[in-house]
Amino acid sequence: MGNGGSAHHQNGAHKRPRLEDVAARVGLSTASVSLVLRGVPGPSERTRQRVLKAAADLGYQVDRTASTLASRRSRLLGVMVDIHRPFHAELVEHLHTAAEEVGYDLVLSTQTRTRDEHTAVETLLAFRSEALILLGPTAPADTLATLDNKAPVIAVGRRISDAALDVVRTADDDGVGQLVDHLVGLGHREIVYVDGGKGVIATDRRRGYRTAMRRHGLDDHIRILHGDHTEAAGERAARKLLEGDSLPTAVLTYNDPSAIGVLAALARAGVSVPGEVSVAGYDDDALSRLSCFNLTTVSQNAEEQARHAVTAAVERLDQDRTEPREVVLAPRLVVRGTTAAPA
Amino acid sequence: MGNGGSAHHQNGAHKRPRLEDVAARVGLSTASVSLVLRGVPGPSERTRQRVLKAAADLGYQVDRTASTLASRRSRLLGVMVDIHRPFHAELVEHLHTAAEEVGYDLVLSTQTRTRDEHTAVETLLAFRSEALILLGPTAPADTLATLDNKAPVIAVGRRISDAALDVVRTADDDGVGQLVDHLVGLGHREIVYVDGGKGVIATDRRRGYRTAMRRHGLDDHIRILHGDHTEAAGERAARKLLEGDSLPTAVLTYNDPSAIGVLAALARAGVSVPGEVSVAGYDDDALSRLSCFNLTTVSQNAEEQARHAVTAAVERLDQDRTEPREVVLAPRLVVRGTTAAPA
DNA sequence: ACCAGCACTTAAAGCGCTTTAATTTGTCCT
DNA sequence: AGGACAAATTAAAGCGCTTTAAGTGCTGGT
Repeated sequence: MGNGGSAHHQNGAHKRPRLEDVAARVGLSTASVSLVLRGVPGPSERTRQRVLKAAADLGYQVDRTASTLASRRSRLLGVMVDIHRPFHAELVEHLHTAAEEVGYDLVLSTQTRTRDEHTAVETLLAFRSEALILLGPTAPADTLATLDNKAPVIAVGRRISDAALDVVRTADDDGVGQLVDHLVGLGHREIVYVDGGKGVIATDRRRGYRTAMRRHGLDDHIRILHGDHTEAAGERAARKLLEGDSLPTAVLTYNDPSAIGVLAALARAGVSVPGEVSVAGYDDDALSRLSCFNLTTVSQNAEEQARHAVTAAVERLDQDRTEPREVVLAPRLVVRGTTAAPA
Repeated sequence: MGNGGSAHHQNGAHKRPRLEDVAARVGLSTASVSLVLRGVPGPSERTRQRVLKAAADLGYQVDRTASTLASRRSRLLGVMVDIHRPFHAELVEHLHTAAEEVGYDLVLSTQTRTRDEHTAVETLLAFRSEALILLGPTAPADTLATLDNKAPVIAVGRRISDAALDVVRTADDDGVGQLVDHLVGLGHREIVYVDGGKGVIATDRRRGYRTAMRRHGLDDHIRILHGDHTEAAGERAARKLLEGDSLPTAVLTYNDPSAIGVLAALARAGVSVPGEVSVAGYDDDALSRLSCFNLTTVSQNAEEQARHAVTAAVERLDQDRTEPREVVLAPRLVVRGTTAAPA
């Protein structure tokens, strides 16, 4: 009971100023003030100045909810991220700048261990996002396709079999291929690959390894060890190699953590890297840059992916594009200290 | 020119259904439908069922912008994060669950290298956040105090000198103290500290080191090396130690990356850890858990901090609390493999 | 029969803004 | 002075929802 509202601002704080307050202050209509504040041509220079001043004086800030409702446009791109993944952080950073350049804002929603993709996306829609940029979605293609009916979906970082969606990703097979080329160029022939399990991405990378090995006529040296996306998997794989009678001259892994597991196991066994064995990962995690690892790896080029994602969204929203587009970028080899010519 | 709007949904997609569409479908007013959908008591059970079914059939989803406007309540907590910091990721995860329990939603806004705190906070306010939960804010106390006039501010993870704000943080001095106690308990006396530079947090940790050393009567062994928050700083500090005539038996650092720098430098010099020297970090980063480091460190207890932050916000918003409150939690020692009794 | 009282339901007034059509003001020409 | 035309301004109608006061039917008591 008691009084009506229960939301109180505090200290001497007043209600937030509205357009009407600004208008009253300069003796104009809310329409004019709205025009000025949005930079729409029309109002005279004098009016413009006075309105801007009044708005600043009052600390006026537009209420997004109201303008969204009135204009039927939120100019909002909904971004689903997994906040635990460092690479997503980088993408978000670039998405922000790319979106700003084209006059859109971002609203972020994260999936976590206790909050699934579905919930995250619902939140984005509740905010009236005009398009959905999904970073590393794991939902099946048809679920994504259904979503696309509510708002254009741009899937980033993952291949989507045959749904009519926009996709922005890097060529994972090519990335592993570049690593193989790099190693072969250094003189390696016995190059093993530690797998990443069963996922679209893992499949592509594995294929990239196979293809590249064949291209170099190293069919007989193709050797794939079981693994997944963890450091532990790398360690297991390395132990298996150490048990064998002879070590390969190079080890490629599905991702950086796995490579670090390999590195750790080799170090414990007293095997020098890159002296005796070269090692490379994938993703260019912050991890791989640590000087104690200094891992050769492949970078996914966050900035370019972010730009393409935003462009795709804008084309859908403002340029009537309706046919889905897939943008496949070339990853970039990052040579650091864990690869060298074989002994 | 052309047709009016430029925002097009695609495929066979229709306009998103409104409350009115649901109402029409069951032959009721929008008022009743709104009541049912919000779980307000009143509507009959029969009505309830029919409305729920109709809403589900149409795929109706409430439009937050409209309900916020109409109800004058967004039930939104604005969270400013630095998306690059893994610890923030953990906090966000727990903030989500804590907020959900009390019927609030979260809107995230990140600061990045190219997007400052101010921008991030403006975004949160534009969404009409009712309270602002700022993770690791760096703005000066009076800036935060001003902000607090617009919406209650809860600063997380940082001590704020004497502004009238809510603060939730862990006792950094106590954390380092726990590490010193742990080491002294193992028999160490020569414990050096690698500093974190000039920041509120670094100051607290340094003080914690000094105080704890004195408490153990080790005033003469207090030794603080210059450093910052990076791995490189740890390496530099360790090299300095290696140049001296005798190594200390233990090294404490401002944070985990710095500790990893120390570890790397010691490893290169052939010094065994924890055999010859014990090392410990601070923050319990994902890094420190990697088996190749297995670093003893201090955990900040993300879950508890998140809960307190949400509670503080709710007290301000729904329970008329106006006096600021500071919640200081005890950090938790995490003993792993880099500390042991001295040789 | 009549009305009190209850359980439901709804009409209507906004929320703070945008947008369109209409109005006012100002300028320049004849 | 009068009118045509452009420039500047604004009235008013929503956007999709919530909320309050006002209904509408019932039931049952008398």
